[in-house]
Amino acid sequence: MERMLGKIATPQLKYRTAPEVVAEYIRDAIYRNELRPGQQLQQEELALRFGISRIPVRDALRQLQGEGLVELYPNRGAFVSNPGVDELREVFGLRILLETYALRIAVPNFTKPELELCASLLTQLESVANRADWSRIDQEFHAALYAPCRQQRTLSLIENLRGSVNRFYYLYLSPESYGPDSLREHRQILKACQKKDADAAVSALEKHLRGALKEVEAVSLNTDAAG
Amino acid sequence: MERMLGKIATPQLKYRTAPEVVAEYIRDAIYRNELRPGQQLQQEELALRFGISRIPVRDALRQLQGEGLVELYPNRGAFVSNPGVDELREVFGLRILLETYALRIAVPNFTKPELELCASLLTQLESVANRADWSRIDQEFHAALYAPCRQQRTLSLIENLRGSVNRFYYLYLSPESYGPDSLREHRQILKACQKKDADAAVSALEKHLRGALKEVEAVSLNTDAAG
DNA sequence: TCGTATCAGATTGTATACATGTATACAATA
DNA sequence: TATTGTATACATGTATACAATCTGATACGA
Repeated sequence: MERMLGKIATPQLKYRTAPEVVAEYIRDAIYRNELRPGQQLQQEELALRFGISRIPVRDALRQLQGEGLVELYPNRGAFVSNPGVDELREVFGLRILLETYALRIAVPNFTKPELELCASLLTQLESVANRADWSRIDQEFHAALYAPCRQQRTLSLIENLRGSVNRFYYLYLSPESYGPDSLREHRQILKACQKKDADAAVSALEKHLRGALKEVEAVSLNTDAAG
Repeated sequence: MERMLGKIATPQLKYRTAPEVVAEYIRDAIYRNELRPGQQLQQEELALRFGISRIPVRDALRQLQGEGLVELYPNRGAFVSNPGVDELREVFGLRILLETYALRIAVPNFTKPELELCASLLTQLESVANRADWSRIDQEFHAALYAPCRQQRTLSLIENLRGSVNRFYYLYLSPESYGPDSLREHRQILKACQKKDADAAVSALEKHLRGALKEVEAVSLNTDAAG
C-alpha cells in the first residue's frame, strides 16, 4: 500500500516517444556540427528520414527551440541557431557563473566513486584520437564534475549553456591545438576536488573557461569577417 | 483566424502565431495562479476555448515544457509544474546568483530614463490595491532593474526562473503581509542604483530574495504537510 | 537598367480523422 | 474483503488532407 501511484510519475515511466527520438538526433547532430549554424531544418525531410509524419517532427523542433538550439520563424521554417560573438561572450559569462557555482557546491559532496569516475574520464581524454570522442568525453567529464552538487535544474541549465556554445569550440579547432592546455587544466581541477579545495577548483575552472572563450572569440571574429 | 490573432506583416520579425498566443495565455494564467500547480491541462478543452484544433495547442504545451512551467507525460497529458520545497530552494539559489550578477552589470549602465522608469514603477507599487497588480508591477520593477545589463539571454533566464517560483510567493500570501518589507527593500535597491553603488544594490537585492525564499519555504512546508 | 508587380512552386500551419495508450468501473476470483 | 482481470470510455499520438504563407523567378512599366 506504500507504493506511490498516480501523483508521481517517475522518470522511468516516461518512455521514448517519436518527438524525443527526433529531438535527440537533431541535438546530437548539432553538437557534432553535422548540422551547421544557420542551416535550415526542413520538416518534410526529417519526417522522411525517420519514416514519420511532420507532426512529431514539429514537436521535436519546438522542444529544441526551448533549449535554444533551434530558432523558429513562422511560415519560414526552423534553423540551427547561430549566435553572434556578443551572444557567445554572454553565454560564456553565464557558464563561468553557473559552473563555478555548481562546482563549489559539488566539491564537499564528492563521493569516492564520483571522484574515480572523473579520474577515469580524464584518463580516457588523454588517449583520445578524434575530435568527436574528445567532445563527448570532455562533456562527460564536466558533467561528472558538477553532478555532486545534486541540483537537477542547475545541471540542466549548465548542460544547456554548454550545448549552445561548445560546438563552436570544436568547429574549427583541432584537438592538437587545445588538447594539451585543456588537459592540464582538467588535471588541476580534479586534483583540487580530490583535496576538497573548492577555491582552487573554482579558480582552475574559471581559467579553463576563459581560455575557451578566448579561442572561440578568435575563431568567430575570423569567420564573421570572412562572411 | 490569423487576422484575429493580430498578425503583423513585417517579414523579418517574428510575429504572433496561434501556439504563441495560447502559450502566453497559459503562462499568464499560471503566473496568476488561475491554473494551480499540479492541475491537468487538457488539449481538447484548450482547443475549444481558443476555437482552434489540438495541434497548435500541443505546440504551445511543448514550448511551455521547455520553460519549465508545464510537465508532459506521454499518453497521460500535460500538468502545471509543481516543484517541491527542494526545487524551490534550488531555484531561489539560482535567482540570487543570476539576478545579483545581472544587477551588478546593470548598475553602471543605467540611463536617466531607465532610473526614472524604476522610480515610477516603485511609486505605482506603493499605491497598489490588489494582488494581481502587485504581482505584475513587482515583476516589471525587477525587469527594469536588470534590463540595463543588456544581455538578452541572461534576462530571459531570470524571467524564466522568476516565473517558475513567484507564483508560490503570491499564492497564499497577502500584500499586507509582505508589502511593507518588500517596498522598503525595493527602495534600498533603487537608491543604491541611483548612487551607482553596485555592492549596496546587490546586497539589498540578495536580502530581498532571501526574505522571499523564507516566506515561500514556510508556506510550502505547510501545504506539503497538509497535502 | 532598375524597381515593382505578379504568379507558380515549395514549405509551413492547421483541421480532421484515425490509431494507440491510459484510466475508471465493474466483474471474477481467492 | 481484497485482489486481479476485463471492458469501456476517454485522452493523447500521429497520419493525411487542405489552407495560408513565403520564396524566387519572370514580366512589366518607369
